[in-house]
Amino acid sequence: MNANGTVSRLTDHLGYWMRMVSNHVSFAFARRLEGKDVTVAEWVMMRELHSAEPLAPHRLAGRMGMTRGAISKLADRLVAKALVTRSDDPADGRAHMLALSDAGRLLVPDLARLADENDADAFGCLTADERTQLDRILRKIAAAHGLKGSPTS
Amino acid sequence: MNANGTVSRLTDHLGYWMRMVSNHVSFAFARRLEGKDVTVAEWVMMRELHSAEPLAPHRLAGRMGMTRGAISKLADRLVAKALVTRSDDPADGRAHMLALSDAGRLLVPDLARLADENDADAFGCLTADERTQLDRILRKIAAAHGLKGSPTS
DNA sequence: GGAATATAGTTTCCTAGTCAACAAAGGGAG
DNA sequence: CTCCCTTTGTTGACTAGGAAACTATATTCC
Repeated sequence: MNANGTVSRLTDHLGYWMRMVSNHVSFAFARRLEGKDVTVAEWVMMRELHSAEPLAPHRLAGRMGMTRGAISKLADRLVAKALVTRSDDPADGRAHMLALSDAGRLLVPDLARLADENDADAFGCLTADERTQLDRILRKIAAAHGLKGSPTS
Repeated sequence: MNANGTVSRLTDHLGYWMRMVSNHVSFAFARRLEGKDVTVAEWVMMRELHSAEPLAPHRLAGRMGMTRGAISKLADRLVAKALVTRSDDPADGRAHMLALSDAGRLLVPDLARLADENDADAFGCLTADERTQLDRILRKIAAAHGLKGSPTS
């Protein structure tokens, strides 16, 4: 209830608009990626590997905000597509190492361009100043809540 | 690739921060709703019914940005919880009418309060001015892309 | 060194969606 | 009226992910 004793409207909440816009952006990006036969989660994993390779699955789980189980299956799919390689960690009998394959490494700049285009398309309606404001505010919220992973959904 | 010929960073994209913050807010709200044995999607359907009752499933599908199949199953769950009623539309042999049950109608203000609290908690780190800015910018993006549904995930 | 504990990855079961096929009912053209 | 196409809701097959149990390996503590 709000101060008037009436139930607050759904659209009164910033969370409502966040979800709507975020969903739109993610969905639009997913559509772009379709042509490359890659999902958003797959892209995020490839992008993480691109910056820090090789990486253990449990580290990816932390960075991507997913469970180890999900990472295991996601890696399965990327290995099946020959975009990622999985090998044993010589230093730890339990651990694996995930890395981009040559094909995967070759694909990353392609996908990064799609990500750039998607961002430009989604936020192109804003002025440069508004984009700066939005960026600052989002980072402030993320910092206030200690967010650090890169969520995929 | 960006102007330097390097692959743009994941965190360069506004979409990245949008997703991270939006996910956090939705997840926090889901946790709050757990105690009431209601999911976010269930809440959104109840909230829609609260403002326009009775409503046909296919209309809810439009408003909530979900398929008719998903609405069908979601309604099943809410009917099973006795929060929503499903009846035949006397004017159209194909159509149904969904409405809140008495228990459902009683629960809405409760859940609305949780939504208010969640929003306050998620965006309380911002100044009043920043909240206004964020609201304005999000609505501008939504308008620019013709978004009107109320996404649930 | 050996036992208890912790960690890494996989697997199974579950949930909540999509998509596509479907049956039932409506509506228009002839 | 009848045929044809559309619309409505449901269902079944499938997907991606979470939770928890499980196996194998490390590590720690005595």
